[in-house]
Amino acid sequence: MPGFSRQERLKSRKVIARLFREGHSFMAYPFRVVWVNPTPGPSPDGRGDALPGAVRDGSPLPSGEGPGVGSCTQLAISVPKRHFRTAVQRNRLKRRIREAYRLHKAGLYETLSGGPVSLMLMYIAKEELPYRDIEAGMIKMIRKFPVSGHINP
RNA sequence: ACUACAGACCGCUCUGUCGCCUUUCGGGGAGGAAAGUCCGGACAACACAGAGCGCCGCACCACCUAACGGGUGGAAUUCCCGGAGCAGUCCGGGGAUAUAGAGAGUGUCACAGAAAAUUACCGCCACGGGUCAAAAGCCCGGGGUAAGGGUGAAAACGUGCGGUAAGAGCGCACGCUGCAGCCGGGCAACCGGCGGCAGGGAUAAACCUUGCGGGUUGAAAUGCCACGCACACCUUGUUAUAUGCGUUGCUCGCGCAUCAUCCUUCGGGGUGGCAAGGGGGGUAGGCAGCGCAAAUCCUGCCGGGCGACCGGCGGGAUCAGACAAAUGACAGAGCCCCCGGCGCGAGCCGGGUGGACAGAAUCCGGCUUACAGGUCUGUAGUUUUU
RNA sequence: GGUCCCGUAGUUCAACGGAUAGAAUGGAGGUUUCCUAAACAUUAGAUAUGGGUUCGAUUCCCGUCGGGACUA
Repeated sequence: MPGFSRQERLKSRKVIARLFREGHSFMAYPFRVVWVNPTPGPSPDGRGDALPGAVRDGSPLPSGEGPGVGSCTQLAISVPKRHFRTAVQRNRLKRRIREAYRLHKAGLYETLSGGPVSLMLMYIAKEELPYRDIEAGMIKMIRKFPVSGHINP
């Protein structure tokens, strides 16, 4: 059942900040992909957190029931206001991207056999592309995802 | 029937497969503007001892409304169109108006012009002096004068007659404008009439004056829970006609708070506590507020009002509630529109990355702005038929 | 969500409500040079937009459009 529920959305401000600070990125038109391992490794300044992200807030995620790749892989979508002025355009693009991810995320899980990731898709095309192009870009992104890199960031 | 304008309204529909948010597990899930955030409220927190100054907003009148800078109706001014008339003007229709005050004061009015507010350059006029014996003319002087001149956006009521040395509302007639009075109409703004007085520009979307209104801050308000760090540091005050806080711009006034101990040369100083400020540190999660019945929405009948709207008796509906932010994606069919072809025509066939503007964020009432296509009503024009 | 501010040449800034909107720099072509640079003179180029007040608006007022700042 290819759904896209609330647990699969990247909402933590901390993780997003870490994504931009130490994440890896590559291009897969019309997307720029930024990704990082969600459980933080040894940080350069050596003050690594003892707690993983599971006990972050009052309502912990039910991640203990299975360490599957799909359970902790979270996605955030960004469409810049610079190119799309009205909220209707941005919402429509985000919905199309989300739909494409929902239908093709099984392929991503097969690629990510080593562990989950947190990733953000940034829409960088200047025009409003139809769903077919966005779907093609999504497939290209999953094919280009660096499999070996995410184990040892 | 078509076209144009104005006003009001609608704002594509259905099915299937995958999904999203919410839920009391039945169900429910964007708009006329959800937008801009331009006004006004509800609601919430704090304050409530006032006075003065300041600041902000509004500005013809009446009414509607919870309130408004909104709406309705009217008045005045002004513009446009049509008609009548020789003309002054009158009648009808439509539009615009931040429409209190420029007889309270201050400022500004470039260029041009003599002069831009008590104006004398040219001109006109009498008088005195000179030139001369005298007059005219010319020159000089101090005056009178706003009729004539050109300039300018704007030049000190208009026309005519009288009057005068020349002139001037100086006087008169008619007219225009303003002011106060009386009479009549109107709730009022205002209008009409009568006789009286006055005739010194524009600008208040320049300062300002007058009248009225405004306590301040706004859902990131506010209350609660959880997690986490650091009172460790600095400054000021702590016996008083002082300091701090509040009164939410300022001043006065008012209210509240100001503890203990040690030393002392009696001026004060030290220590702890407290209060305020600075700096630094931590967290940026959850719940309520948040759509629970209300200035609610739809509708039937009756009544009042020119109208905005209001009142009464009924019926029905209230079921979006996200928070890196749901309400979608794809496919098919229909509807409407555009283009091409066929047909006298109703219509048929084919094509169209044709179906706008645009996405709730506490909630309402307005305003403004954007908008494909369509519907209805009214006005004007053209054509056809009767 | 709320509060507030700003739009002038390509860029950075000027301009009591008053003539043809000024300066620096950048652009273009020219002189000079064997060629550049520098220097010299020349030239083009703008009040975000739509209304209103006024004799006259970059300036004052209102509405749009665009940009920015602050606010737990």
